[in-house]
Amino acid sequence: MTSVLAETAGAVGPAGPAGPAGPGATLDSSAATAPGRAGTRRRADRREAILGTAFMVFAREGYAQATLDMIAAEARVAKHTIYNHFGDKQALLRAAIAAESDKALAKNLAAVDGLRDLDGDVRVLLEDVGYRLIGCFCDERGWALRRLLYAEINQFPDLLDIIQGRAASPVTEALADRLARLALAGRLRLTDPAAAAEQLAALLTGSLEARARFGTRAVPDDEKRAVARAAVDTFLHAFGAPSPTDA
Amino acid sequence: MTSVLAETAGAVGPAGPAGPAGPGATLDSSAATAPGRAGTRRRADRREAILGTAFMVFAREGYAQATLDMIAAEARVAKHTIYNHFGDKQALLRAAIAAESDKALAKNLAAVDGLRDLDGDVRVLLEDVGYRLIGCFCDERGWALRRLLYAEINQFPDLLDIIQGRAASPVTEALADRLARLALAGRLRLTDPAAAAEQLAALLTGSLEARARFGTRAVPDDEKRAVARAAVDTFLHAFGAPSPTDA
DNA sequence: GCTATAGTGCACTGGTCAGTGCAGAACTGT
DNA sequence: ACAGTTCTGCACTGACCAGTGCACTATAGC
Repeated sequence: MTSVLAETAGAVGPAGPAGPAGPGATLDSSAATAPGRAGTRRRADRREAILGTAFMVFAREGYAQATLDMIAAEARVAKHTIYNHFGDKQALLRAAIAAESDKALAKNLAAVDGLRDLDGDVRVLLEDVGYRLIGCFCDERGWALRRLLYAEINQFPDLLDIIQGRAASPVTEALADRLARLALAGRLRLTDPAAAAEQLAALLTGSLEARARFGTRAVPDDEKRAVARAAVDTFLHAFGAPSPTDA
Repeated sequence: MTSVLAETAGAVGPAGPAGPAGPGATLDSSAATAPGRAGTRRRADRREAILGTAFMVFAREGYAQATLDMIAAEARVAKHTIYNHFGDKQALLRAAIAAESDKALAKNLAAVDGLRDLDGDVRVLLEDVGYRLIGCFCDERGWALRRLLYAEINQFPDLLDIIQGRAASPVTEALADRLARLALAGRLRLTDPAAAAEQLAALLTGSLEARARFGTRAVPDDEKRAVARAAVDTFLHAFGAPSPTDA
């Protein structure tokens, strides 16, 4: 875990004509370290802008359809600069996916960390974490990452190694850790925390593919809450400790 | 396109480069039915061969990378014939996905139909159906279909309409129907069959994406059985009727 | 046999795009 | 101000590919 938590907030936006629900985030992030004049970004800033833009373009167009001219134009960068930084198109794809996976993992782990305090109603606790995990899963960039992985895993099998340790597995493990603590505190009844975490994750995200139509539909907030509630309800039927307030 | 169940298995697919496809009797089902006009058997056979091959090539290479020369060569057919049947590359993709979705749906519905007889232990019944559904999900062509949908849903949003009614939804509905029958017979305790079916499906398939590494790893049979068992176990904790043999 | 339909093989057009070369502009630290 | 690095704009090559045109062959129905 080197720079997982070091990334800054979304400094990159497509600003394309086909933006579905893009907020007004243009590329003029500026104001980071540069003085008033635009276009005085340092090398690292450019690199990050290229990575973010490349990821969005790759996800939107697909690897083969995405052109480096597109990415360069959208990142407000010369095509040469991309080659200067990454060498070729394939390396750019790998770097973009690695960077985005790091961000996604950080978001997911932050959500699971909501289970850190062991006080309060377990049901409320789990529903809250579940809702936040669903939020990560339904994020536009979350869908984009998953779409890109599905699409290119055949052409680039080494993407598996790249996301190894950055994907769902560490999240499930962290969740299992938290569930184990809850069980130790007598608030859950389970013998295999990993299996329980896997099933909770499945209950939370399993129906989202259909609900979100493969990421083309934004799942409304109350629907996310309902899914989280139903998932936790079923989960507690199986793993809840028989407490006084148990139904 | 209501002939979902009319397409039986294994009608398509010259697997290797040295396939047995000859000029004369390629995939001759030799049905003497001849509905409407006779003599169109040959054309229909070629059409189906093209569809099956095109689906595999699209899934393997991705839409943009797949070339019609590739498909034509692998289907043992002239490129012109493809254009003659489908017009252009996009139409071929749509037709291939529609045909494959029909087959996948038929397989899934057949699996759910295992719940038709209401006798026997509910746990055994559900585990069996679950195992078969997992088998459909982990099928090579199942992964290929999902991969292709994820990959191209942005370029061809109308694919959603094409798989509408051929995808997971009808399967979940059929499963809900069966669960409702079981509940009515007092063998399950549930108020919302659709929600219960959705959760059962989620428990069954939710962990498979990670286990199968996005379809690049074959999940061994005992692992499938274990997932089905765990899923049904949790499901019955939430929705099982308090029967004499209930734990 | 004859004819229409369907399929084949080849060559070709027009467009796209990864990657490169070059010359000059802009920014870096000193 | 200066030297070195980085970025930019433009033009270009070489390769690949969807889709077409044409001459020809194979099949099925009469």
